[in-house]
Order: sequence, then structure tokens, then C-alpha cells
Amino acid sequence: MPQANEMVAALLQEYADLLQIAGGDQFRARNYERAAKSVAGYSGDVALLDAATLRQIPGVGTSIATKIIQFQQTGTIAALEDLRATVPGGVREMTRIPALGPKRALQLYRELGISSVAELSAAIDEGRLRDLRGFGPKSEDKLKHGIELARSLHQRVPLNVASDVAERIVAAISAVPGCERCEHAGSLRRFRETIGDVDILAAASDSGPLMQAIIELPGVTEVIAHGDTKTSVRISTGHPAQGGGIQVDLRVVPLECWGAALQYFTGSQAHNVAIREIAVRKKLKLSEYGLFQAETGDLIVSGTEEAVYRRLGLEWVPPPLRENTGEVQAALRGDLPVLVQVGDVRGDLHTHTNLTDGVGTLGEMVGVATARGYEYFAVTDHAPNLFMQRMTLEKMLSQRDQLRGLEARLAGDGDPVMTLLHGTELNIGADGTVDWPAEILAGFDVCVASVHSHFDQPRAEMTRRFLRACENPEVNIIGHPSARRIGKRPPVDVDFAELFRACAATGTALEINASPGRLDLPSDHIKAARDAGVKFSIDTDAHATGHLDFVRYGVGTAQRGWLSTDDVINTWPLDRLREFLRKGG
DNA sequence: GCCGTTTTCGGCCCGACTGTTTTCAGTCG
Repeated sequence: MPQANEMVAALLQEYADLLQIAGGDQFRARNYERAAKSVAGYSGDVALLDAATLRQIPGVGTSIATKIIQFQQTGTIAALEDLRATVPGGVREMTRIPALGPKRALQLYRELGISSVAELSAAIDEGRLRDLRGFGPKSEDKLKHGIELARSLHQRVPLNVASDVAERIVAAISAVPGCERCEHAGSLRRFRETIGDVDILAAASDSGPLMQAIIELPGVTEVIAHGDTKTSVRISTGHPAQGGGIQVDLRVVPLECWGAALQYFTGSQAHNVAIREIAVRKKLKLSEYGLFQAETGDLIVSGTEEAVYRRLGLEWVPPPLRENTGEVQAALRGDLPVLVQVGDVRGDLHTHTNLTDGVGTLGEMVGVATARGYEYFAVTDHAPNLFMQRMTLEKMLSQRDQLRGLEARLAGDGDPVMTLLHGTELNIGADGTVDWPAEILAGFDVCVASVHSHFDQPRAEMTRRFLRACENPEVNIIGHPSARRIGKRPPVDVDFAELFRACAATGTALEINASPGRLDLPSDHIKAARDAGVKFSIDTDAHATGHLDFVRYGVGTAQRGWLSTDDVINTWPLDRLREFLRKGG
């Protein structure tokens, strides 16, 4: 996402939060929130747009367009500055505490002058909340616990960690007698890059045994809520980095409601609000129990998601698109993209072996790739300029011989089972040059080039660096383009619009790195890149055989960017891929 | 503040769970 979009989105979100705390019209607040999300997901650079164009963004009208123009000119929004003066930032921070929303945060501020999490913590210890209307001993405990959680534990977890938890729970709940169906929903089903809590949906006529089963699961550290049809627990992830565990919500509905319930629990909230508004306009009512006639309350449909969408006049919307950033309008027009699927991927174009920093041998990596049924597979170990990997020309050439021999053995007497491509992951130096002279590079089937150092270059220098790599006739794919590590390292400061233009012009693909710690190119840039004519390669960057399975997270990320197979070079047949890899040369 | 397949004004999604409230408000998703 362009840098300005990110800043504007953050300011609009802050404005929405502060409006909500300050009270008044909550629909205004909700609209600012919607505008914030739309701006974040918008493919153009809002720093460059005039008011008329800004108003094309869903949720942006006259007033917000004016505020964005003001941001362009002054770098800030006056109305937001005013609001900040009314509601201290610390009060906004306080609403991050579970069970403390805008109303009670404001009450704490108004009646006790509490304006930070630290002050709240102290006030609880001093017993100052005791006389406050609406605050009893349970609230006190909850807030205290919530502060602890917010401080140390409650972080979003990577996609693969949440996936593992979900699979474990779905298996356990499915095994409970009486469970007729069980699947994960929520942001995990939408393939968001990190997951706040895991939503599990089950169908059963008697919810009791399922409600009981989840609180008895191994690893449950806390029961947050426990009702007839909904239970929330905190459960350990089994990954040491997420010591606090993750919240899991289990919801049980009758099997007849499955479609409506799955639709509801998949979200996003903004998407659901948008389609429920469509229902209301048609004199219908949509809830997790089904689509009903508003007046009579008669059930119309509820069995499948497809039926619910169809009755509302929409195509079924694939979960990764459900963010209310244009997919509802596209579904109404019958104009949704045919998204790339995991089964469309014919091969991985970025993998490592133990020749450099992988842990699998060439034979092991190729073996697992064969088992996946790939048509082609590239081995792309690091090149010499990443000195710690100790790569040499001799090692590289010897690997190539080994790879050719392996391929011949795979083929036996007949046609090759899988074509092996010999590649490399080059290092894009600070000046944009890469390892090895051109004549050596020409010997590779595929060259990935990535930034591994000098992450802090200023934008102009960083952009020149990327452009030079794209213009290199031997470079086919820019690896993990933003170089971010989710939750650990921010993206580099590159002019993405410039980069996209260069990629499209030179026939250089951008990688969608499927490693759950990267997911890079991030999905909010993908649509903009596609609109600029860029092609993509969904790669795992596998450093072990087990990592080849991460391709599903890469495909999910590509889906969030609205990509079809035509956009993704490693879904293409080998001859079309080879044509692309020649870069027109 | 936005928006239009009844609308340029009058709407704006819906339900579960919790705590403290004797009938419901706040929070969450």
C-alpha cells in the first residue's frame, strides 16, 4: 500500500475511535472506520488524488475527501487534532483492554480522570473503581486480568500457528458424538496475514456436549465465556513464541442453519454489514440463523452460503475477498474474479537446500515436490554475495550436475515426471547489482533476486536499487519484495508504484512469498501491482521439506489480492513459463 | 458522514454473553 494510504488510514481510524469514545453519532464513527479500511486497501496513491477521484473510494464522500486533501497539504487533519484535545490518547489505548469499550473508558475518564492504562491499573489497586456505577467486583477482576493480557500475551499470531490450532480443535470437536459438521471460519478462513482469535463453527442438535468438550481440551488455560451455544477459551498454541496462547470461539448451530452461520462467522464484519444492508433493502433479515422475511419472520434460506448470497442477488463471494472493499459491488454485478487455487500451482520457483541455509538435501526437497504432484520445481540456493552462505561457483555447478542427474532418474525411460529447474536466489546489493557475471547467470533456468541487507536506505535510493534489479535481463522474480518480517521488521521504503511499473515493463515477476512470517508481497499491494500489469510467482522460499506446504498461505494471500491464474506465472504450463523467463530476450 | 432496485432525506446489521441493572447496557464479533 502506498505510504500515504497507510498514514491516512491510520488517521481516519484514530478519528473513528475517538468519535466512538466521545459519543455522539455512532454512524459517523462507523463510516470513518469504513473509509479507513477502504483507503488502506485502495490501489492508487491517495497522496496524488484530487477530491473527485477520492470520492470514488467506498466510504469517502465530500467531508472525508476534504480531510484527505488537507492531509496532502498540511500532513495532518485539523478536526482530528481538535478531537485529540478532547479525548486523551491514553483513553483510546484503554479501549484495547478486553471488556473495556468506549463507553466505560469515557466513564472512567470523566468520573475518575483516568487517562492511561497505567492510571487505570493504579486506580484498581487503590479500590477507586468500587463506587463507580456499573463497575462491580467482577469488572475489577476482568479489567485487571485484561491489562495483564494486553501487556504481555494478547498478540496476533501467524497464519500457520492459528491454522494448526484450528485443525487440532476441528478434529477434536468433530469427534464428539452428535457433532454433524465442524469447520473454522473467521479471519483464518479469509487468510488474513495474522490471526487475533480462531473461530470454530459446529453443527449439532444438542450443543451441550460440544460446549463441554472444548473447555476440556488439553492446553485450555482459561474459559472466557461459557453459554448454551457459544464458548470462548484461551488455549496454548504449542508454539513457544506465543506463550499466552490464543482465544478460540466455538459456536454451535443446528445443521439447517449451516450456510447462514458459516457466512456470518467468516466475516469480515464490514462485509457482513454491507450484505445485511442489502437484505434490509429487500425487506429481508439476515442473521446467523438464516435469511428471513423481515415482516413475517418466515425462513427463506439458510442451508448453504451459496443459497444465501444467491437469494440476495449476489454471486458467492470467496472468503479472502470479504472485506467490503469492492467485492460486494462486484458480486452484485456478477463480476468477481475467478481466483487462483492451490491446485492451480504447477511448481515452486523459490526453494533452498542444505547446500546453503536449508535443512533438506536436494533429493529430499525434490522427493517431496514430486509427491505434491508438481510439474516443475526450481531449486534456488543463495548466491556468493550473501557471504555467510559460503556459496561458490564450483558448488553451484556441482549442484546443477546433481540436479540434472536426479531429473534423468525421475524420468526413467519415459517422459519426465517433473521438470527440475536450476535457479538461484541472488542478493540485490545496495546499488542494485547482483551476484555473478551475466554469462554465469545465463546458465540458470530461473533467477530470483532479493534484498537481504541495507533495509534502511532512503526511498529514492531504495527505488533505484529495485529498478536496477528489474532491468537486469537475467532477473526473473523479485523475492519477498517488501523484505518485511511480520511483527519483526518493517517493510523497506520503496516507491511501489515505480516498482510495479518497472516490473510490468521489463517482464519481471513479483514474488508472493508464502512463508507465514513474510507473506510478501503483502496482499494490500497485490491488487495495485496487478492493475499495473505485474505478474506474480507464488513461492514458499522453503528451507525444509515441510515448508513446501506453506504454498496455501501464499495462494490465500494472492486471493486476497484478487489474482487469477493468468496473473501467476507458476500456474502456467512449462512452455509458457519458459517464455516468460526469457524476458523477451 | 455516506448513500440510493422504494430514498438527495432518513436511514444506517444482528445476536450471544456478562455483570449488576430488578429490566438492561455494554462489549464483542
